[in-house]
Amino acid sequence: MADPTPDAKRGTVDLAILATLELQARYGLEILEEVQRATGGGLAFKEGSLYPALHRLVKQRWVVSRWEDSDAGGAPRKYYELTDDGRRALARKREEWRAVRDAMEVFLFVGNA
Amino acid sequence: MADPTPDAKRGTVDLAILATLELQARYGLEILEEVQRATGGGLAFKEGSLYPALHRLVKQRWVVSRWEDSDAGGAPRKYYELTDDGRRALARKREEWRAVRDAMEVFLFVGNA
DNA sequence: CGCTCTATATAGGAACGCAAGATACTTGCC
DNA sequence: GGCAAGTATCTTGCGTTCCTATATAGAGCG
Repeated sequence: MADPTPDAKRGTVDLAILATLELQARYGLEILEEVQRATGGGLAFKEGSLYPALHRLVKQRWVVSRWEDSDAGGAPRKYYELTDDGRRALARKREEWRAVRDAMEVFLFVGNA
Repeated sequence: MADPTPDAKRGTVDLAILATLELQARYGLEILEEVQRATGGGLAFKEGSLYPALHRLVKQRWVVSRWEDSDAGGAPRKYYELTDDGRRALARKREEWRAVRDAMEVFLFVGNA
């Protein structure tokens, strides 16, 4: 049981991944670093969440992947890139998140429910 | 498949329930109505999500329940009430949500990732 | 009694996120 | 060559959440 995932974090992975791929293709671990950097450590997830999520996104054709050799020496990297469908999905998920965020605001202050 | 639950909605149920119980005890269906009213329909969930969630909360001793006859005639109602632990959990979950919300803000605007 | 409204409850299934471990390629050093 | 260390992808097994659909039951009414 140890340290269960905070409920609030649920459902944030796909949007975070898609957003980090918006301006450039990235490989797996690079996405993790980028999410951590962009949120100042406020959001972070691990490989065990990342790779299943990426495979999900590929299956839905929101991203495509290609192998590429590492610049810096080391294991080859698999770069992930947004498709047009992926960009549409990203826009949709942004709106979804905005709507939920706005609705939840009501519950953040004492007595507003 | 039809209309899958938006990812963004995940993890919002417990906080919504706890918040609606903050100022007064309520019974099951009343909680649903209250969540819908408070969010202007922006958040809503069904009995199949509500009752398992309530039982979870009881098990954690964040709420307690008691039966009461219906005023309006009809089936008896089970009222749920926050415990002190429940109030602490509510405060904690509010902070969790705030932190995730703030972190996710980064991903809502083009190029901010 | 049968019907409807209100209300609580559960079973079954799908999806998510995590910890832990498995696999594999590259470099550097002996 | 052999071997460890570093980088990177991927899989397995588990627990949790949420939903659809269904079951159960009391109260009032004709």
